[in-house]
Amino acid sequence: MSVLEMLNSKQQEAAGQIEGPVLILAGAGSGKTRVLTNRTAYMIDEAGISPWNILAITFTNKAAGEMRERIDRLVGHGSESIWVATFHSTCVRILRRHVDLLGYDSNFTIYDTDDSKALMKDVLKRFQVDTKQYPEKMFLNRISNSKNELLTPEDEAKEAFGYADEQFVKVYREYQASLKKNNALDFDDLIMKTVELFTQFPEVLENYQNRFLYIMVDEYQDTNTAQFELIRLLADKNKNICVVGDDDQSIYKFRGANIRNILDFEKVYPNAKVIKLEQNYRSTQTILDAANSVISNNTSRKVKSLWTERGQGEKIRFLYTENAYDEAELIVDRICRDKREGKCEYRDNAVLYRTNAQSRLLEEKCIMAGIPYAVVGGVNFYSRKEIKDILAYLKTIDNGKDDLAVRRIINVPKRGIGATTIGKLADYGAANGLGFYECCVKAEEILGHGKAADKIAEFVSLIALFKSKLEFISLEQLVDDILDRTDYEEMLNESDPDDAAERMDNIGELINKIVSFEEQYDEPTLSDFLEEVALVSDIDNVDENADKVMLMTLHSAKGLEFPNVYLAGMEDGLFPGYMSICSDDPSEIEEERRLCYVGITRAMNKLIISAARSRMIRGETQCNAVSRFVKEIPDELIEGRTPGASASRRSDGDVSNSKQPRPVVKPVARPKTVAKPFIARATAFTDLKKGSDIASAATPDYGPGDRVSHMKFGAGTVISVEKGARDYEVSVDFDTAGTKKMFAAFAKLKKI
DNA sequence: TACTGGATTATTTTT
DNA sequence: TAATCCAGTA
Repeated sequence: MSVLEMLNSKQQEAAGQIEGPVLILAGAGSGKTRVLTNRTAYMIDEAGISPWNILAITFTNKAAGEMRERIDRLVGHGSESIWVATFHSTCVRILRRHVDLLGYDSNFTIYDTDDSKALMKDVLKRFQVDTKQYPEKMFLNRISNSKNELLTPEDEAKEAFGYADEQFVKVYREYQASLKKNNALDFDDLIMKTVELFTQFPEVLENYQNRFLYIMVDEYQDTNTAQFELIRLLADKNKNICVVGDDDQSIYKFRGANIRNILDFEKVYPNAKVIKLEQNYRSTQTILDAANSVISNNTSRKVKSLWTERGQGEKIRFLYTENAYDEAELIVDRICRDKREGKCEYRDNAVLYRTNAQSRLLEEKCIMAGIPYAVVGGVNFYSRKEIKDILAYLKTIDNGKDDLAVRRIINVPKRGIGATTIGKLADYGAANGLGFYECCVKAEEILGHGKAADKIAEFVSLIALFKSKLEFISLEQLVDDILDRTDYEEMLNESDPDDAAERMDNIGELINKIVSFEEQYDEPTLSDFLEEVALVSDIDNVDENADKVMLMTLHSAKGLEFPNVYLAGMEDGLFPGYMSICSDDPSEIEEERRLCYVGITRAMNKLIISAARSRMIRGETQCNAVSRFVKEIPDELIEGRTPGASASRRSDGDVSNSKQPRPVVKPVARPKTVAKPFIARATAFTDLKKGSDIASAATPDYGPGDRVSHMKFGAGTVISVEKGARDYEVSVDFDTAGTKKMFAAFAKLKKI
């Protein structure tokens, strides 16, 4: 049987068209992954195309993994040589081979958002920019936008107008220079540098064009300009490009996604074959009608209308409660009831919300009701402090070239190495073109004899010890060793006993990942592990099989489906968000509406929409109107929408909440951040005022055994006086207050 | 050098 | 509310 026979006629058309440009407009739940996988199988098994010539690009590792698995099942052999990967890992693979052409070392590190932030902080400090007024986030956002649009600092310089723009260009340039010095690329660089590579070295591009004869891109509506260009270049020679997406599910504009990529596909490829998949295999007709009706309020979209053979199904249920506590309780109660009545398993339920902060109440109520749940997203696993610490150790051991990693752990757990010492080493490194770790190695030369240099030397030998062991022990043992020798657990216990256990659990989870990584590969190296880890996200790790209620944001829910979906917090100001309501750009509301469409279409059988009359947002209680999106659902599809919650339906069926007390959308005059001129005294480096500091640490006139008095602790006996990096550290055994350690300059001890 | 508390400030985030 | 950041203090 042909793999095409498993598809409906539209799907067949899409899967069977393998030559030339193809745009598949795949509505939610229309089986696009099925089309992509069967298409690939068809290419290999029936059209005789070599798997080696196929490239399939997705956005998440999870999607890539699923796709490969499904292709494997369809194709007997050879599927392993298909290149199925995310945009970012595709680019990493290419860059590892050719990045030297761009002046980077092939073992570059990948900076995540936190790393970028830390780096930006450094840059801004050097330029003496007031981060209160111009937070690093603002620069990073703007740089990210530039990179997504493939604009280099030089391109931006040409466009720059006015002081603020010039400052931005300066910061952008310096940020790039710092990245390069650290031999690091941030996420956006991965794409942009690959495009740069391809444009500057056509022979490299051609090499890949000859390999990737057939290209497929999933979630095409979420591509940004850089990704679009990457694909365009790769497909330029053969034009066998098939993109799949749904413009109605474009919800990442704020991250640079350009909805025009999908809307204008036919302009870029005039002979493109366009196929719409509108038959939905997921939801009931009621749910689809609601989704259709909400999304039809958007202009500029490719008109689609989802339909199903599944039948009408249940009406959508609207729940309106007094406050957010009641809302959470009501949702949890309903899930409990359904489960008790045997109507569902926990895993059949998902609660979706607009902001991560909303998960808290739901979690609390779940705990109270004793039902298992999993929160997806929020703080990314790999951005937890303890995980970052361990990874920083691993990065330092791996190559020590990542200054940020070294600086992160040089005093974690505390080893008495302070900001002054670190600053001196970093300054020396900057002045002499050395990496931070190299400076640590020659600390004594830089700092001179003393306690500070000794402490650094201790740290360096610790790292050296780990390095020397690296080739003899497994990564798992290495992490155990790190934990052991640094007394990491002890540090956690001391700093916060309450959550130490949870943090250790997380580290345990990291070790699990290491173990499974080591099992997966024949020769697992530390570098490979660090690379893999740099490119995974939270959603990649959701386990659908665990019997848990899923709590997540609407964004995280894209691509997933659940029998019962709860859309919580459907209030104007929360969803659509306050920012988009106030914006004078109507496309912002449209993006929120698409998000709503995504939410609705996650539901297979039952959709429950809820709102609260008042809720606490950022520490103050707000009363907001029911979301305008709820009102866009026709009456006949929804029940319980009249205000007054559980009361029976009102005669007029009006949705506009006449009873509601002041639908206050907070009239806070939060001024839009408009580019303002900078106030920066922009001299690159502050002069180092070394002399004065040392003078302040005068030798105390007391020594061990002397009696001294302290203004607060009274009389005591000096135990020891030690010279620190900056000041003398004095231990005193006070008669009444016990033993205290303090600094001579602060303690103002008087000899008696 | 290290800790604390007071001020500050908040969407969404596939990599 | 809650998390994070920095200045002041010992």
